[in-house]
Order: sequence, then structure tokens, then C-alpha cells
Amino acid sequence: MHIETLKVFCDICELGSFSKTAEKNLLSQSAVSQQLAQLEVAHKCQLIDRKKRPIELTKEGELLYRTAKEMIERYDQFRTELNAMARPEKNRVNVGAIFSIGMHTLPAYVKRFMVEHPDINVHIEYLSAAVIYERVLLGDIDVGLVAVPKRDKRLDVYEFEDEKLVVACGTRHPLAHKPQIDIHQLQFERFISFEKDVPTRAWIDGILGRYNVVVRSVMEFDNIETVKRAVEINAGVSLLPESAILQEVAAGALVGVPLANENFVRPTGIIVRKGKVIGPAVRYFIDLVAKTGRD
Amino acid sequence: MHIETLKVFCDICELGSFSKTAEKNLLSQSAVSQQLAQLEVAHKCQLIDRKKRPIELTKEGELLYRTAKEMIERYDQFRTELNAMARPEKNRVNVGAIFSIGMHTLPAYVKRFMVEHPDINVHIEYLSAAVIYERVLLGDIDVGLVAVPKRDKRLDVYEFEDEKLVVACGTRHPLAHKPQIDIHQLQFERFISFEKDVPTRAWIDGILGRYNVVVRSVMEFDNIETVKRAVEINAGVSLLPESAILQEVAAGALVGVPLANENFVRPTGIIVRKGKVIGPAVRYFIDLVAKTGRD
DNA sequence: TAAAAATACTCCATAGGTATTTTAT
DNA sequence: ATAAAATACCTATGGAGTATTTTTA
Repeated sequence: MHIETLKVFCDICELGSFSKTAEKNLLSQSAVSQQLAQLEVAHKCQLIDRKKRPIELTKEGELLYRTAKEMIERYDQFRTELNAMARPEKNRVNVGAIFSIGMHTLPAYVKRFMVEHPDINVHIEYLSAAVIYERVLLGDIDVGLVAVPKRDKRLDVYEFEDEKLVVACGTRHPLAHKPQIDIHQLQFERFISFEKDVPTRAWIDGILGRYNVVVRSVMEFDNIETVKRAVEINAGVSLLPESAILQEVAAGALVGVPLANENFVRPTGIIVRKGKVIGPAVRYFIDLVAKTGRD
Repeated sequence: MHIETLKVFCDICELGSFSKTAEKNLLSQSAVSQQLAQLEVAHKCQLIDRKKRPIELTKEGELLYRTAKEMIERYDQFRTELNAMARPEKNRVNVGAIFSIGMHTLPAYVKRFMVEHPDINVHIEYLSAAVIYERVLLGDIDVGLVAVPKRDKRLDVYEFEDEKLVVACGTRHPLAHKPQIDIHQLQFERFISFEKDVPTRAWIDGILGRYNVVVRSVMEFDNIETVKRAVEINAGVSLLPESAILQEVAAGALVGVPLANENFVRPTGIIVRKGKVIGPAVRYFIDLVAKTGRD
């Protein structure tokens, strides 16, 4: 039996859905279904009642859920301790960044860092926000870079750059030629959104809501690259960080129009596990990257 | 990561040996080595210091050992609860027996049982004594049949047949022609033994010790079948239950000579988990098989 | 040098993916 | 009718075995 299968089972229980579990664990729905089947064969009992929707745990399922939860917690605790005991490497910084930051804002900083500390190895992984939080807490990653950082008592959060938001639209879109846009002009526009569990989504919903602007969400994606592709083919407009569309704008693939009302930004932040024993390399990195004092 | 791998790791820690671990878990030594390597790769650290013999845990190894131990305990507890909650099957008895009993003494009982209860399914597995204890405690097996049963406060132990022990020797062995043997005649004989962790081994050692008989143990095996093969080729003699060599004696492959001194027997027992909720089928089975009252 | 562990190599079972069907609201 | 889960089918990988080499006491 795989420990990962227990994790998947817990997710099924908590999310109440095979497909959501699949997404979260970077698996196909089929794999999740098969893993559950495995568990049921191995334990010779039904764990989930499929005759109900939303799915319902059997009493055996309840029992396994409690067990699996505890086992996984124990295992995570171990991994955290293990990461804590591994003496922090002098010459390496492990960074986890969401795609948009890692791709567009971060490189300049890394360049500067590498000039100042040519002996230090910067390792960057592109990950989803959820995974970054998870792995920073595990101690697996030294520094996380996320958008709209959420407070967590186990984390230190520093401010990183605020990214200016612009209206991204295809070159042939009516709004493309305006020098600037009043946010109310987005009313009822076809809109390309992030998926609901992407933090930036909630942030943008908040902005639109504050101005009572209602958009028609026509597509939802979990990453900025796909959002851009959708905007390019004129499927709709979106609100995106200017820095993240520089290439496409330069290439004439899409247009970024500034907003008139106020300087809309997407805040980004640096997250570090509180109390983590940190090597000098990581210290330097945070000092360079963090905007101001701690937050 | 496999949960079984954690079990293997614990065994390595406790037995201090890859090969012993392999045996216990029915794996090759190579597999054990590879599983440990897996663990070390997965956690990016050494777990065991191979520069020392006997092997020594690193501090990371210690940490994993404690973790794995707890996780496995939790998991075993779950399986026990699960087995307890599965309402006992009305029409099935799961029996675990060591090879010699299951093969030679048990069939007659099973036959009688099947006549009396033709509707009940008797499922017999041939297992090592250690596994039988384990699985009876897990609740996985209803009834265990072992030789020289050891007391355990979690188990009810009933007496089963005492098996008469005889000297087994090859047909051309000098002792083969005696009508009976004084146990002292075994002094310095080439002797085929069970391995040290087989309960019968300790029992036979006890008998020989009581008579101050010293034998030359030339081979050790973990099962009676191989012992018989060794006796057949005249590698030495052994002390075996008469019932277990009936076929070979009838076929003229080996000879069983009774002992003169006393009626040496190997006690066998029925083990059942204390307090286990038992279906009628299992009840009938125990009633039929158990020699007398409880023990 | 002898026992134990690591490694090289091979094979097969199984886990996972895609595409499709079945099921439940 | 539609969303979600199960299943059929295929492929790739990883886990285990055998045989051999390396290591350590």
C-alpha cells in the first residue's frame, strides 16, 4: 500500500470528489478511482458508498479516514523534523514560485543575487500556490513567492513587488485601442478568469466587486499562460499583471491597457516558515528580495 | 512510498540485518537493500551507517524508525478494528496452520467437520508460526494451529493433539533397524534440526537437554518437508512427529523408530484471539477440534 | 577470508494515462 | 441531460528476483 494512496483517500473524503482529488494530486480521475479500488480490495470492504452523491463514507471508510489522517500527519511531522535537522546548506537557496512571478518578476532579482553571490546556487521551482504553502511549511523549500499572500501564524510573510494590473485583450478587441480604460467599461465583458482556488482570482473578484462591475466569466484556467493564450485568440479580456504580459505585448500578440480609476495592483509576497533555521544563503536572498521590513 | 517499506525498515532496525529482514518478510536480500536505498533517496539522507557492523542508525534513521514504528502500529490497530467490525461470516472459518499440522493431523478433523457442517466453508492457509500469531492477533485468521503454543495474554490457547515423536532416519541408517531406540543412542549423531526461530526446535532441544544428549546439528531448515528430504538422503537423523512421516514411511523412503525412554510428544495448540467476536461456524470448528476444555 | 550488503541485469506486475461507458441526480 | 465515477485497454516504470561484485570485520 502506498502512503500516497492514503493521502488521496483523505482528499477524496475532504473534497467529496474524485475529480477534484485528482487535480489536487496531479493525477487523472481514473487513477484516483483505481487507487480507491485498490484500498477497497486490500481491506476487503467498501469504503465509499457510490449510490449517493455527494459520495458518502461507509463506517469502514470513516475508520480508515481517521487512521490515514493520523498516519499522514505523523509522516508530515517526520518530514518537517527531518528538514529541520538537515543543517541548512551554506550555498543553496531553494525557492518555490508561482509561474507568473518566477517567470517575469523574479529573474531580475536572481540576476542581481547571482552577481552579488556567485558562489550560491539558486534553485527555483515553479509550483502552484497551494503546493508552495505546503512545502514551505514542510521546510522543503526555503522561500516561497506567491501572489496575494495569506497570513498564517506558522509563516513569516514579507512584501514583494506589487504588480500593476492592466486590462489584457487581444489586438483586435474593441478595447485594445483605448489609451486607458475605466473599469466600468468591463461591465458584461467576456472575461477570462483564474480558477476559484487561485488566490489571484479572489483578489480580482474583490476589485471588480468594489466597483460593482459584473463580468461574464467565459473560461477559467489555473495558470496565467493559458489565460494569455485565451486572451490572444480573443475569447475575452482579463486583468493581468503588466509584467506578466510584456513579451506578448512586445510581440504584438496582445495588448495591455492601463486602468484609469486607480493604480490597481496585485500584491505578491515572500513566505518563510517561522522559526526555520536558515543558512546565510537564504538570509542574503530574503534580504535582497524583500521590499521593506517585515510585515 | 510503500507502507511495507516502512515495515521493512523497522525490521532492519530491530534485527540489525538485511538478510534476516529479507527472510522475515519473504523477500530477497536484494529487495531489502533496494527498499532501504529507496527510503534514503526519497528522504535525501543516509538512514543507516554501513561503515559499521552491526549496522548503526544515523540520527535521521532513528527519527524515521520512531515515525515508521508509530505509523505501522496505527495501521495495525486499524486493521484489527476493521477485522473486528466485519461481522463474522456465518459460513466460513479461516484457519492458519503450520505445514506439518495442516498437512497431516488436520485433514481428518476437517473431513469430519465438513460432514457435520456441509454448508460451512473451511479455508486453510499454511503459514509459519510467527505469521500465524501475527494474523490471529490481527483478527485476519479465526483459528491458528501451531506446535508448542506459547502463552500470550491476548490469546486463548486450547490443546490440540499431542503428536508422538519418533526418530526419523534414512532406510540405510544403522538405527533404522532397531525396534526402538534409547534416546542416549542419539548422542553425537548427525542431526537435522529446525531453525532456531521454529518453536519445535526449542522443544526438541529441551528434550535432548533433559537427557543430556548432545547431537551434531548438521543442517537446519525452517520447515518439516525439507527436514524429511535431508533425512531421506541420510544426511542425519531427526526427531519428528510420527504423523508427519506416515507417507514417507509407507513409501519406504524413511523409517520412524519409537523411543524407549518415555512417550515423547510435541504438543500442538489452537490459538484464538481473546474476546474476538466469533461466528457460529468458528464456534463449531473450535468445539470439534479442541481436545478438552480450555487451557 | 567469510559473511553481509551493494550492484548489474532482467523480467514482469502494476500503476497510471486516454478514451469510453456506466451511473446518479 | 449532465456531471461524475467506473471500466477497458495500453504502455511505461519500478519493484523484485538471480547472479555477481564489493565491503567490512
